[in-house]
Amino acid sequence: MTVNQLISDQITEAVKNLYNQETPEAALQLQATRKEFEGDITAVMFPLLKISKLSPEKTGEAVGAWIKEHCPVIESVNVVKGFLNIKLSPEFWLEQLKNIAGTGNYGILPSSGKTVMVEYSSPNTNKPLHLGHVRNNLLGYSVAKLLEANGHKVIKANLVNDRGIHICKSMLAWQKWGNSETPESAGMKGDHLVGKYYVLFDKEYKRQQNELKEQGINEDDAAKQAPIIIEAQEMLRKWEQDDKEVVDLWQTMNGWVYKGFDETYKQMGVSFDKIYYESNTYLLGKKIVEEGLQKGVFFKKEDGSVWIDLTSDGLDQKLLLRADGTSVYMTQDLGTAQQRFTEYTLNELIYVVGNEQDYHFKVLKLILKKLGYPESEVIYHLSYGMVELPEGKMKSREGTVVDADDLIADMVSTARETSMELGKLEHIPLDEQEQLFHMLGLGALKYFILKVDPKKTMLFNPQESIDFNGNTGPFIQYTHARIRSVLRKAEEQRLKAVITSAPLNPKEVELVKLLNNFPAIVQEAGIAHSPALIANYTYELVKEFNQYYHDVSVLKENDEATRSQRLVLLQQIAIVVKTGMGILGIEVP
RNA sequence: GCCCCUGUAGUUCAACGGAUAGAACGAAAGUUUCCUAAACUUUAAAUGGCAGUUCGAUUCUGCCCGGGGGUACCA
Repeated sequence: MTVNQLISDQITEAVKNLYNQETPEAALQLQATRKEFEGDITAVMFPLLKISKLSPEKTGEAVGAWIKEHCPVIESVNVVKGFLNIKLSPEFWLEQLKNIAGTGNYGILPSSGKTVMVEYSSPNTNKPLHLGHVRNNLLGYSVAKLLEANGHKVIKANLVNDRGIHICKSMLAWQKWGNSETPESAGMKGDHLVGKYYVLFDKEYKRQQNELKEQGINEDDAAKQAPIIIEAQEMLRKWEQDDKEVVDLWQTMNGWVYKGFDETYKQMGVSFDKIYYESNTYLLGKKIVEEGLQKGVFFKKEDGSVWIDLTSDGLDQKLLLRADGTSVYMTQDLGTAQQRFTEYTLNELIYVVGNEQDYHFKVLKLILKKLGYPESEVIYHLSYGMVELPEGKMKSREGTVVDADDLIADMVSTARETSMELGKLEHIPLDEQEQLFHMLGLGALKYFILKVDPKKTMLFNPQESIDFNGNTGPFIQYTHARIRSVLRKAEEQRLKAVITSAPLNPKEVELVKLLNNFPAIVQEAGIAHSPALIANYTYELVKEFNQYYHDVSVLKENDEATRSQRLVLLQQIAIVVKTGMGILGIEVP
């Protein structure tokens, strides 16, 4: 039984006996007692006033006295204004620690029997990944881990955007100016090479548009008439007609990009269970459009384009099929959603996609609902905010994009420099050192991004992200390493780690409270889809540990009962920190 | 224009409608009992504005101001 349940039951009983009434669930408001007051858990009395018909203080005193008398583990109670502070006995907390230590996989919730798909990453194959993708990937992977910790079966999916006009742009540029360059011959990662040609295309496209504008053609027409864009569109048509030459080139260049992406994913430590390619799925939605037309949910305009009118739902009209019969983004998403519902029985389908697409997902869900798919209910758009830089927004045109590979390399080399300066690694072999720098650099990056509430726009300051002090990944990694080091020494000295009946001091009670609360945090974070809760909890635990460890002895503690009990506490802290960081996708040393 | 998100110390982030709004970085002052001082202690410093609901509002509602995003044949 959790602490909250225990106290809730006690208060319900007290109200029943004192006032002969049932307590509504909403009236049971419990919170951790603030540090400046005496107690472990606090019940808010205001909601009970209607039942007690007494002042907040009197109610608190009456309820407090009753539960104190009837519940042996309650050591003391006190009332401050409308707050009933309850202190549980050290023996109770010792019992909790015993339970925690006796639970294998502490913090991992039992199987829920639910299956959840998390779609994330979903890159375009025409340029390398950048900082925005990094937030997406880290968030998606971490949410998947979080849901696994909640006992769900998770399918991590990636829908690769491997077709369309943007792909043809880099292909065309490579044909024109590539001179048969390959990643090997250029000594470049494949995604970077393809990205280079995408930029070259864009340059030439702009030049041609300007030329046309100088001839007095207006902007819109110039964008449509530039010869190079017409050529690219021609290439897309050939691709759709399965033209061998175009398809071969497409396969070759996409192959380069995939290889590059795989490397970046590996560096980031993210992975997928299922990869969908848009080239296989882009036609799927058309049947749904037919179906919608027959049901009268959609309508066709004179030019042949298909629409849905959502004005009665407070939204606009939305295009579903172009006049020339080709599909748009929404068409494909309808198709892939339906395909997934057929393939799997999903309790939840989570799309990790930026908040600039909030409207798109609102519409997607609504359309599926109007078409009569009950599965529309399981769609959840995990919308995250943009990542901004100190100098403002990232703009590819202005060259202010932070490349994912460069960023990772920078983080690792900063970890290397910082560690070298501290000079404590002489005894470690070089390859292990490199592994450690990678772990620390990535830890800093992941923690920096994941500790922020996903829905908020965040500022990424490269300087600050590689800070290894304070509320950062390396600080937590470091603390974990210190705990492990103590435990290792204890083992060398053959010190026992067992629960004894030695009394817990107040700091130890604080730590046990935090440990005790961990499963509830995992559950709450799972419901909110927010790794940030785990990050902040883990930091709090580590900070509390540091304060504790500064004041007490463990290895040098003479009393054997106290010492072996403290070692158990340390073991459990290490386990929870490791589990918490694991949910964030961060390794610990 | 319309729709959505957002506004908290100098800065980056916290706070189920709950008590005196927490941390970290930066600034100022200090600390070697075991562990890797990448630590610990102390000080100064904040809810954009005006109303409303409430016993109680950073949190909910309305308006204003500021920031970001979307807005019908891009994905």
